[in-house]
Amino acid sequence: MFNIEDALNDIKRATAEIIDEKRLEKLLKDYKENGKNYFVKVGFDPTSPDIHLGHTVVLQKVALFQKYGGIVQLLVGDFTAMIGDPTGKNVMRKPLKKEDVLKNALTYQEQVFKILDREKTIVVHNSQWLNDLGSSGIISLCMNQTVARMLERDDFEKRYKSKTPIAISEFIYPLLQGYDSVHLKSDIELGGTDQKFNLHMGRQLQKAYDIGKEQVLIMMPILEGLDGVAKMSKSLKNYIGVNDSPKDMYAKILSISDEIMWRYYDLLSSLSTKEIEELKQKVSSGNIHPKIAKENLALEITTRFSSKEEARKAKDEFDNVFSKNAIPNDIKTFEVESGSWIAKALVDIGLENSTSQARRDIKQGAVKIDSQKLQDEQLKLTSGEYVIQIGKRKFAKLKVG
RNA sequence: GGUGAGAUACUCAAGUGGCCAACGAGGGCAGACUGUAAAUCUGCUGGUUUUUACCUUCGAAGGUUCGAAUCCUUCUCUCACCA
Repeated sequence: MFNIEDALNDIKRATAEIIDEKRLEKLLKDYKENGKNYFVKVGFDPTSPDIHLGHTVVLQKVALFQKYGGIVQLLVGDFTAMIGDPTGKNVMRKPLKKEDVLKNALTYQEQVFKILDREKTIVVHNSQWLNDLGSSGIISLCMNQTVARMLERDDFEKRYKSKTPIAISEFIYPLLQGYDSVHLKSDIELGGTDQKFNLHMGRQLQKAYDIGKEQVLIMMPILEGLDGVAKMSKSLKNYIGVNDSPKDMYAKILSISDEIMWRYYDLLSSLSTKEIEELKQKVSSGNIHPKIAKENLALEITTRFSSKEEARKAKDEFDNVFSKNAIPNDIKTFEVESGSWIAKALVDIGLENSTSQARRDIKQGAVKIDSQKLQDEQLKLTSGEYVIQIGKRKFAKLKVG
């Protein structure tokens, strides 16, 4: 059996905020002593089909609860997605089509179960009960909150002050999300810090509807991207997608800075807090090279989203290419005509964007043919097979014939 | 609705008739050094094999001029103050 104190430490690690720690402790105790399970709710809006590591921070924490008696309620917001959560964006969001929402939801689940234990998870769709709520149900739900309270929400306040339109339906969104917690009788709900307002709503509504419990709220911070500064996001291109190839994923993780590595450990690793502390100490005392620590992290995460063998393979490949300066095994082959101008050929096979760029790279010595630096930017290719390399990571095999 | 300010490359931001493919900073890419870390130094950062040249670009469309990012006209959008 587990030790409550250790469990609490692991749960609290890297959280941004926990509301009602006392109840949290009680839930754990109740499980340990009486084997009583409890519900952990995590919701997602199936608005975009694929997720990156930033999204998995919350899931990682949710998965931890499954070790300690938590039954996860994986809530697919198929109903609420059609309204659109106003979070972050200062414009009214376009509602999504039903088919897209369902399709996205399926993709999500596939990815989510790489982290969560399927046996201890219940998947629910909120259209199941929200569809039946009806007008009177919605109105009585609305009676629980005031406009002033709604405007406390940072995002709404800003928009109201700046006179950016707020649709009434957007007010309803948090209410519905909160109502989900009433219906599901959740004991704990997790979400990002940006969900603070919505999470609170669930707690308040549970009280208002008198279901006999108020959920514990756990908010997780937003994960920084590869640059270590801005939050991980697709549009900034600093993300690691859970569907990235093992090779890419491994390489991307290894490229993060040493500092941010610990952040990733805290937020993404399945290691216990104790183990991470030990590792930190060994690194700072010089017993373990920081690169080894980073390799282990990269292996752990890559394994999670593919398999042990594939992660291993990614590492070997990486070591080969970058530590020993070898050529990767699985590079693509392209065919070009004999006599082609090198710069043009590089553009044709997609290694460069323009011949101007290719010429610049050649001039700077970034282009290698068969591991030899290319000097002559006017080079015409003669028949044969060559391995072309640009910079450290772009490779191609060229068949000239 | 009224008045004023503005729109320049990935972002910020100089440039107010020719020296402008457009200063500078950030970011990005590449080279050296390394652990594809950080820090540092260096180069590049519109396109085209006419490469000390040519072509396209400074919100959009017209115009003035030998010549326009720069001047004029109209339009579109953004911001600030007032109502």
